[in-house]
Amino acid sequence: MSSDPEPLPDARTRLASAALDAFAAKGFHGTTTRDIAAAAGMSPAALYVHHPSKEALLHELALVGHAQVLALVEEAAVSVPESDPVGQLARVVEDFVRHHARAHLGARVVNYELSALTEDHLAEIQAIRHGIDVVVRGIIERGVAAGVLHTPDPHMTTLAMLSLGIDVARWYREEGAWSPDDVAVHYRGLALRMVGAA
Amino acid sequence: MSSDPEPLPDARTRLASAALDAFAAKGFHGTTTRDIAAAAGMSPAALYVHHPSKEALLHELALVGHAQVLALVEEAAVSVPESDPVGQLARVVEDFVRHHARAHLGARVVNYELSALTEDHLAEIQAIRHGIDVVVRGIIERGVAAGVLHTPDPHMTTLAMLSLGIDVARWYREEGAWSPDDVAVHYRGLALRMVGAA
DNA sequence: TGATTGACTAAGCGCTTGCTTACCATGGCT
DNA sequence: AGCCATGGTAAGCAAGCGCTTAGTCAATCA
Repeated sequence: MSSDPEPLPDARTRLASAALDAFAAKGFHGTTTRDIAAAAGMSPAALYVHHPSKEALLHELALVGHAQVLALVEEAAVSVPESDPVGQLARVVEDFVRHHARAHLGARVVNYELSALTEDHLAEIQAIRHGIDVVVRGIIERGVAAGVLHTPDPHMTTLAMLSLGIDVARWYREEGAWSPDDVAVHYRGLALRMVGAA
Repeated sequence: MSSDPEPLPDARTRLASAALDAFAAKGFHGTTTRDIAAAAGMSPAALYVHHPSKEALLHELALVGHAQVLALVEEAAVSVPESDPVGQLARVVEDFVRHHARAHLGARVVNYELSALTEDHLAEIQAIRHGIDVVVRGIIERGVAAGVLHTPDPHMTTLAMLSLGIDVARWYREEGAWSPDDVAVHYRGLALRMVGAA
């Protein structure tokens, strides 16, 4: 008897990461259960020992991925005092962008395959996305109120800032010249200038 | 006998726009030839009278869509004198963003379904994308040389600027509070501040 | 007028899909 | 020893896939 209430055996993880790679490369509908099973070194039927359906696998990936990003954003925000919105924003953007470069395959699935989810599962994910938006918008709005950030529309600027980070997952390549840190640092500068805080 | 060397009958256009809507909503692999034909009001076989394959349909949409964007960017660039890189950049970003909001369904297909193309067709599209990048990077590099734009890495900044516009196609909704013009104008401001030109 | 052409459809072919069934091997518990 | 839970497989089912075939029909042309 393990102390883990929900044991995550190796095969389950292997299936999930095989699915992540395949979904990122060919999309949810372009990936077959046979692709996933083969990449995890199992027969197609083994997938159903661990996950009830292909969609459930996507849902789990999306849920974990979004939860990670929300946690990352919240941690970045509280790691800098609330009295320093510029510092908070710098930290959030840097960490957000670094994550989307470093984990670009996962981030791709998480951001571009949502339309394959069931209505219920999609709604669950949207709620987490809203949470991320709230944290970032809060920082920007407090910065504007304090006179250290400047934008005519904090709502749209928040969207643009997150958008900039998310899209890194689309274009980032490991073989390229830039490390995740390179991109994160550069984007932090862009973001700060966008709100007149550089 | 028409003067048109290649007559584009109505049905062909209807199929293309039905495909565009379907690909944008459910992705290339999530869309069936029966979906497309039904939306165009025809039998599945009629699709093959006008297009040799489902992939060829995607290729045509991608080609036309990319050509439009390249033309739009080039026209925006030459509509402002070369001696004014700030004005050129403002105009390019504004037009680029407006297009990605206004034609967000088409832009979605054009940017997010490329992996479903054959190798040859993809290479053709990448060449056009490179052309777009060259125009925008040229403006930024000349602006930096002239001392009116500022960025430590014109290459990455160009990428970020295009990325910002492209991602509009992912999140833009007609039902939202913002018109394509609203987004275009706001993003123009963000872009100029990103390169210290506001 | 009769032949030809071009757009279209009903039917369906061969294959692949997501998922299920029936079964098997192993290892820990009583 | 006997049992059964766990995690796996081989085989295959029903449905759906991209695409083809064979043929219809209206407009065009010699």
